[in-house]
Amino acid sequence: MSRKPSRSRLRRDDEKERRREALIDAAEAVFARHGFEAAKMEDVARRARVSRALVYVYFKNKAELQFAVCRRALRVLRERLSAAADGEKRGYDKIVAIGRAYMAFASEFPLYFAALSRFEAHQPDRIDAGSSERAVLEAGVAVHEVTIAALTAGARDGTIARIDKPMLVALTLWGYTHGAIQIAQTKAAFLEEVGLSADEFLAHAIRFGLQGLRPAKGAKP
Amino acid sequence: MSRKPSRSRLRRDDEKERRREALIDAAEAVFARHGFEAAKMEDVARRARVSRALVYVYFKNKAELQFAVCRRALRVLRERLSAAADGEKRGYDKIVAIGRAYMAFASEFPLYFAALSRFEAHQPDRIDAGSSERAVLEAGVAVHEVTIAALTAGARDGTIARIDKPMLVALTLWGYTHGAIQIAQTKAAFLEEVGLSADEFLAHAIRFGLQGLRPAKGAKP
DNA sequence: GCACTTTACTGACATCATGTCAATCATTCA
DNA sequence: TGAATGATTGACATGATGTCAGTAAAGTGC
Repeated sequence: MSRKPSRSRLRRDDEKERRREALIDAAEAVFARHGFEAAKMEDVARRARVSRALVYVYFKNKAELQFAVCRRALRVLRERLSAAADGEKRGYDKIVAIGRAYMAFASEFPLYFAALSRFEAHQPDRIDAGSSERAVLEAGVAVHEVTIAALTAGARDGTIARIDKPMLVALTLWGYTHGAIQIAQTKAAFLEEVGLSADEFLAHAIRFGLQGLRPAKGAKP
Repeated sequence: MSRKPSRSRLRRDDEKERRREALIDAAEAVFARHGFEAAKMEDVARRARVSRALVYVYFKNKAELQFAVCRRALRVLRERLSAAADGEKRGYDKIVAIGRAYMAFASEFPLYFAALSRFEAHQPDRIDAGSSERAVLEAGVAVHEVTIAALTAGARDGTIARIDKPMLVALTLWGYTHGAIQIAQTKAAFLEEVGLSADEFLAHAIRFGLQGLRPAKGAKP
C-alpha cells in the first residue's frame, strides 16, 4: 500500500543525500590532514559547518564514516581500472594496465588508498547483511569483476593461461598489488635509505608479479 | 668517567626489564582479546596487576606498546623464516619454504600478523633515529636479510635467476606474501562466500608468485 | 494566512580513556 | 639509622565520544 512519494519528500531526500556527501567530503579532508586515528568528529563537523551531533545523525560513528570513504574509493578505483582495461586489446595487456592503474590510483588518491589499507587490515568479527561494511565488500567485488573480465578475455585470446577459478587469481593479483603499493607508499622513506625509489620498486613488482599468467609455450588459444 | 655499575643496580635493571616484558605480555593478551583500537591501557595495567600510571612509565603511549609487540613479532618471524630456509638445500626451495613459513607464522600468531599489518599500513610522518618505530624497521630489515640470503644462495646454485638488487626482490616478495596472507586472514569469511578456502587461496598465491624467480632456460649457474 | 505534524538540527550532559604529577612506598647505601 | 634514590600510585585535568531532550524549520491540510 505504498503511496507515491510527494514532490517535497523527494526534494528533501535529495538534500539529505547532498548533506551526506558533504559530510563525507569533510571527513576526507580531515582524514587526509590528520590521519584516521587522530581525526576528530568535531573537526569533520566544523568543516561541514554543522554541529557535531548532526554528524552522528548521518553516521553512527567514525568507523561508518570511514566505510563511506572506502565505498567512494572503490567506486573511483573501479572506474579507473575499467578505463585502463578498455584501453587495451589483449587480455594480458589489460591486466598489466590494471596493475599500473591501481598504482596510479594510489598515488593520485593517497587517502583513498590508505582507507582501503585500513579496511584490508581490519578484522571484522561479524559482517551483518545490509551493514555498511558489507556494502564496502560488495563494492570490492565490483572491482574484482573488472580483473576477472580481463582474465577471461586473456584466456580467450590466448595471452593468458587458462584459469579455472578466475576469482582466485583476481584476488591473488589484488593482494599482491595492494601489498606492493602499500610498501612503496608507507615505506617510501625507508626505500630511499636502502637505495631504491618507490617507482622502481613498483615497476619491478608489476613485471615480477605477472609471470604466473603466461600461457605455456605452444598452448592453443 | 663512567664507574662500574653496582651489583644491585644491575639486578634492578634486570627486574625492570622483566616488568617491561610482563607489560608487553599483558598488552598482547589484551590486544588479542579486544583488538588494538578497543584495547584500553587500563586493561593492560589490570592484567599486569599494576597501576595504569606505571604503564606510562614504561611506554609513552599505546603506540609504543604496539611497536614493542611488533618487534617481538619480527623476532619470532625471523627465527621461523631462518629455520625454514635452513631446512632446504637449494635456493629456490628456501624461498618457497620462507613463503610457507610466513603463512604458518600468520596462522600460528594471528596477533603478531595483525600487528605487522597495522605497522605496514601506518604512514609515519617522521621516523627519528633511536625511536621505537625505527627499531621496528630495523627488525624488519633483519627479516629481509633471511630472504636475501636465500636469493643469493639460489643465484649461486642456479635455481634462481641472477638478481642485481636482492633487496628489491626481497621486498617485492614480502609485499606480495603479506598482501596475500592479509586477504586470506581478514577476509576468510568472504572467501568462503565466493567458494574459496583460505588455504587453497594461499597455496595458489605461493605457486603463482614465484614464477618470476625461475632462471631462463639454459642459463648457466 | 493559520494551526498542526513531521523532520532537521543543536546544546548540554554523562561517560570514559588518556596522559601527567605530586605524593607515597620500598630499597639501597653510607 | 637516616638520607637518598628509584619504583609505584591516586587523583586530576583534559579532551573526545555518543546520547537525548528540546528547539527551529519546513511541509501539510484547511
